Amino acid sequence: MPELPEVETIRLGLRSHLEGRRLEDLEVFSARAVRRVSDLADLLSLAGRRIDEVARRGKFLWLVLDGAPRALVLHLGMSGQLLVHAEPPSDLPRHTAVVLHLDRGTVLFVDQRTFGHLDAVPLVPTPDGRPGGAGTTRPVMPATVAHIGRDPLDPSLDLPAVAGRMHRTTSAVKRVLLDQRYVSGIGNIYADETLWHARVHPERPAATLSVGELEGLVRTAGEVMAEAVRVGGTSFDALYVDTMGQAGYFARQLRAYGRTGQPCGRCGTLIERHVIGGRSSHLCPRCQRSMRVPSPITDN
DNA sequence: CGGGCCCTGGAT
DNA sequence: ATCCAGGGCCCG
Repeated sequence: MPELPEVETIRLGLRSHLEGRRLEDLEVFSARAVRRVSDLADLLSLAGRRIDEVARRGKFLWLVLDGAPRALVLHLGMSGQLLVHAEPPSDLPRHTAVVLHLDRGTVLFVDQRTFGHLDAVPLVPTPDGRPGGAGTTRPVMPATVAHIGRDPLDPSLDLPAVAGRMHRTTSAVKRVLLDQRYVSGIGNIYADETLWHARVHPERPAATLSVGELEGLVRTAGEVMAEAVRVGGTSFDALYVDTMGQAGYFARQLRAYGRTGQPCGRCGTLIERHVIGGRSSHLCPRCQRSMRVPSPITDN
């Protein structure tokens, strides 16, 4: 469920509670949550290390541990939560998958739909020698994150190069925005929001947009997601909450996602829901009829 | 490349 | 009973 703004909100919460703390112990309750770990011993061997950094690229989080060759990678999937408690709770919430015991405090990984996971992953160099993501100064990233691109909020993102690669695919532009290999962090909500702001139809082949237009689209995605981070992400039910269990406020600023049948904020035409590639897309059939050059988020 | 699948639970 | 949900991977 969480996209970049929700994961970033969680990262900021984790950072304030975890950096400098020691990971005393891990308790694993769900085999699925660690299914990618080739050796459970690798994960358990992280116990005892100090947490130096809480890093993120796209929707992936990782903890950089003092002197450890592996990072603790966390992905929340569709429904994962990371909840920080001062003391271990006397009874664990339903779907608690993993508990991290710190020298001060406890982190619960709770995951109803079990698409999330934790993993102990070796750190590998970034090809461009720049920091691996938000929250780290080191030019490394977990090997399992290396296949995804930098995200729109990453100052090291090579925007012209990414837009150039997007321009070389005939796939629908929404699918390209969702493809984490180009630019990471965008999910179904923010893809729909980005396309609404840019007035681009989701099924338009990416190759029919110019490189400059695609750059504008990625910039727009960054603007929308930065604003969402500012207000703590999007919550429409209890599933997305920050590390303190609090909801975010971006739902009230959504212009397309989940607004089927409600008037477009620009032209009043009713927002439609289309099923594209098995997932729903929300769009204004008038504003997003054809191509218009991406406009700033302030254009409404 | 699109399509199906991995899950649980809430809404209709 | 059926559909839907914020992700990602693997398949053909």
